[in-house]
This record gives sequence, C-alpha cells and structure tokens, in this order.
Amino acid sequence: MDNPEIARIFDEVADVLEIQGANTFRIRAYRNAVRTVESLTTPLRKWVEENRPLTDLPGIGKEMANHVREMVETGTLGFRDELLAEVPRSLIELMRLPNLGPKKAKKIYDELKIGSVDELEAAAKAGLIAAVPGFGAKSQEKILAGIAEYRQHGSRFLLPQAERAVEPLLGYLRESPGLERLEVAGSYRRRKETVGDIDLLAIASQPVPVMERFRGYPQVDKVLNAGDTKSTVVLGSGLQVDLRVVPADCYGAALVYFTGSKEHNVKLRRRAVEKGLRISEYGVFREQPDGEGEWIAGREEADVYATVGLAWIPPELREDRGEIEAAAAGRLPDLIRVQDLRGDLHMHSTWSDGRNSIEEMVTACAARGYEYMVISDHSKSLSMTGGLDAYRLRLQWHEIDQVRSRHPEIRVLRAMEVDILGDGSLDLEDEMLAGLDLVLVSLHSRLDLPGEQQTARVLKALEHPEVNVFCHPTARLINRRKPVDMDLDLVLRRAAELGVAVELNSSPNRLDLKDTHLKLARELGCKVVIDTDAHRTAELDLMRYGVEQARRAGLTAGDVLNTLPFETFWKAIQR
DNA sequence: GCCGTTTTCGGCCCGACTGTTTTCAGTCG
Repeated sequence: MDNPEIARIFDEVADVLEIQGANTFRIRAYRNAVRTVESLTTPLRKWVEENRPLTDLPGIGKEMANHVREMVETGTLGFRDELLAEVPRSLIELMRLPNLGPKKAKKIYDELKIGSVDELEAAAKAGLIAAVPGFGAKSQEKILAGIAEYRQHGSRFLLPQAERAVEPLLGYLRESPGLERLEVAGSYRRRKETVGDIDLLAIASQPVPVMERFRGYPQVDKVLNAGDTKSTVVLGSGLQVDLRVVPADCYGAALVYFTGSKEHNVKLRRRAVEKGLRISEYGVFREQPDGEGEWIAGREEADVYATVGLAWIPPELREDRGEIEAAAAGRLPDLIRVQDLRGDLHMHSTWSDGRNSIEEMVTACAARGYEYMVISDHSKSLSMTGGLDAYRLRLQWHEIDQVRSRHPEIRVLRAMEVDILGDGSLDLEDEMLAGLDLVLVSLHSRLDLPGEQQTARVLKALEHPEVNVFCHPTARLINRRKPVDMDLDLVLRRAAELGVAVELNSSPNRLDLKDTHLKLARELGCKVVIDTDAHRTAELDLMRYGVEQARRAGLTAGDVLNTLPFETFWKAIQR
C-alpha cells in the first residue's frame, strides 16, 4: 500500500469520526497524520520493512504507527472497515457539498435515509429536506445550489486560470472612489499551484460604494453574499471571489489571517498564547485580568509578526513547514527571484513539437536578458512530437551552429530531451549523446508501471554517464494525471550521488518537482535547475511559476544552478 | 489521538454568519 492510499484512508477515518461526532481533537489527530503522510517522500512500506520508528514522524503516535503497520502488512485497516460498517461511505461525499457539514449530512441520513448526492438532489426537489427538523426552505435551496456548484467545479483552478480572472478585477476595483489599499490574500498570495477561491482584502474610507462596485463588476455571474463590509460573488469563469473591507488599524492582522495557511495561523496563535497574547483578524491583543483584551498591533503584517518575536514571513513559506521556527531563529531564507535566473535550460523548437524556430527562441531568450539557453527537442520515440533521430539531430546541430554565429549576445547550448525507454535505456545512441552539450532525460510513456519497476527504470537511466538533468521527475499533470509510482526519496538520493540535476518544470500544468519534493531534493544535496519547457516564445515567461514554487520550497538563488554565471554553471552541471 | 525538561495529564486557535431558533448549533474561512 503506497503513501497516498494510506493518507486517503486516514482522511476517510477522520471524515467518519466527524460524522459520528467524535472528539474534535481525535479527528484533528487523523487530519494531522494525513498531512504528514502526504508530505513524505519515502514509502511508509520502507519504514516498516526497515523497522524505523514511525513515531519519529510528526503527528504519528503509538496508535497511528499501529495503523500504518497494519495497512502496510495487510493492505487494509480493520478500524476503518468497522467505521464504514456504521456509516456509509457515500455520506462522506455529502459532507463535501458547500454548506453541508458532518452534522447536517448525518441528520439527513438519519431522517431520510439519504446517502448520496443524487438522492439528496431528488429529495430537495421534492421538498423533503425543508421538512427535516433544523432545516427549512432556505437550506433546501442552498443545498440545490451547492450540488450544482459541486458538479460544475469539482477541481481547483490552476494559478494562471485564476490570474486571468483576478487581474482585470483588481484593475476594475482600483478605480473605486475612496479605496486606499487592495490585495489578494489566500492560497493565491501563497502562490499555491491551485486555488479554490479568491480572497480580496481592502481598506476604504467608505466601504459601501466599494462593495457596490464589486458586485456590479460585469463578469459577476451571481452574488452569493451582499454585506456592507463583506461580499461574495461567483464570476462567469466559476471562480468564487470574496471581498472584505477592513479598518486600516487591522489591515495587517486581517492580511495574515486571510493569507493563511490555516496551519501557519494555528501555530502563530499558539505562539501568541504562550506570550499572553491573542491574535485574531482584528489585531493582536494582550490579555487583561478582567478578560478584556488590549489592542497592541495590527496595521501591518510585520507588526503582527513582531509581537510574537518573528520577522515578517514571505507568504509562499506560510505552510507550517518550519518557517516559524526559522523566523524565530533569524534564519529565514533569502528566497530566489525571477531576475536571479541567467538561463533557461529546457525548451523546444519547430524541430520537434515547438511552435517557433531556433532563431526565434534564441532572440526571445536574449530579449529576456539570459546569458545562456538550451535547445532541447524531443527524441525519436516520441513520434507524435516529431522527435529527432540521429540523422535529424545532426542537421539540427548544423542549424544551431549557424544561429550561434548570428547571436554572440547569448550562449546557445545543444541538448535533447531524451526519452527514458520502458527498460530504462535512453532513446539516443551513445555517440550522439556524447556530442550534446547537455543531456536531459524524461518519462513520457509507460507511466503506469508498478512502483518498483518504475524506480528501477529511472535509476538505470540516471546511471548513464551522459545524463545531466532529470526533467519533470514525477510526470504529474495537475488536476489531470497522478504522479508516477516511484520511490522518489531513493531516486533523489541517487541523483545527488551521481551529480544528476533534477528539474523544477515551470509549466503551471506540471510544477514538477513540487514544493515539498524540492525541499527534500535540496536537503539531500541534489542539484536543482528551474526551466520552462517552453514550446513557443511566449512560454519562456512561465519561469515565474517555477520560481514561485521554488520559493514555496524555501530555495535561495544559491540552491539553483541556472542562477550562476555561465562558467561556474558549466562546471557545476558536469557530473 | 498527539504531545511534553516547567507537564505522562490536560491541554489542543479564533470569530462571524446563517438559518433556524426562542437561545444556539453548524458551517466556514
């Protein structure tokens, strides 16, 4: 049983416990275990096999460790099966609907024996829900609206999709009379790879006209909430947007609060409590003997952090992955920025599936101020992309030579994104590999191999002495394709030993390696590069998404090879 | 259910809104 499966089962246990009204802290313990398991890169199976104490993991105590062992050894969890005998699994789906939590889902099930979304919809349409004690006509309507919403937009928005909706809205809102500040908070500000909805925060001398202007935005599809200081709308794109107007005195506190993450905020508050303080979205308060709190800070985010002895923490780090401890110790990393990059190491041209010629890509890279760049078209087995065989690759080298002579302002390296074949061998002859400046390798096929085979396949490819970079290592497509089953921990360790760099692919559909994996790669001493995998000149600008993901991993410019000047880069990328 | 050199027991983050209520539970962020 692999880690995602174990995490899913723990999550399911937490869901059922919630429906049963179990102790909230016990439920939280299971959710914490989910988080720990999800962020692990070593298979728990290995921990069990090697007898490593599972209780070393945060949030894993005696009971959770027993659960993990049972799942690894038997492929199931008896405790979960017992729970599911009492509560049908379909109730969990009901709980996922907006405005329907564990208590109400249970109530509906008890009263009407409804356990699925379809049945719920039928009952609501028949007016049966309004008759259940504790429900009314309004709740019935909301349930129907929630079901429609749920069906239309189950998955989250990719960052660029959200940006396309949010940027014009921000421009529109900035025209509001009396608006003093406006910022996006939430996972969008933390630059998470996907966002569920958008939280906007503003200061305005007169909140009401700002609210009215917001609700009157032409792209608004429907208004869910219309208050004087808070409104919620759904845009035509299906993206839900919240706008809150807060007083200037608590803007910083509100920004911290609504930026999250939840886990970050929880730890921040706990730290405040230890110091006799209380942090809410209204500010930082010192507890008084009479129970009243004295307001002591809240105007700026930095003020809030300062009250608990912390430096301001960049939003990308706010996930409770050690950033609070780092801030307390004065060891926050100086995060990498887009302008630190001196070269793009992965892109395609018309020689395979790119849209632009080599010359156009070179001109575009030079225009972005890069010192060096890498042309890396596909290899022959990826025939749908027009991948190159040895003969065409030589022709391409000839063209690269010609383009080089016309563009002395930038160094053009010849590379190839060579397919890793099913058996771990490479899709190009050794003498051709030797003629390349850099060899990039990727998985594009047989992505469903069982874990051990996939791991062995990748390890074999990395052993090849000509290989320099392992591209989009997990091959995931966000919201569309799961990562391959592979022992990433082992692969990264071996890559570090061999001196093979791992890629952070900046395509917003991939962002592979992702934040937690990158962090691990750095800890294991892996070389890391960030590149775009551009298939047209405009996609060279995707670099910023990669950089944002790297920032979430806590990477500095010093952690990324292609921030180096060419000569040092060239030495560093050799194995 | 987890956690801890101030604790192995008693903690575990905070506030508002909504709809349904005659005083509040449930849900959300």
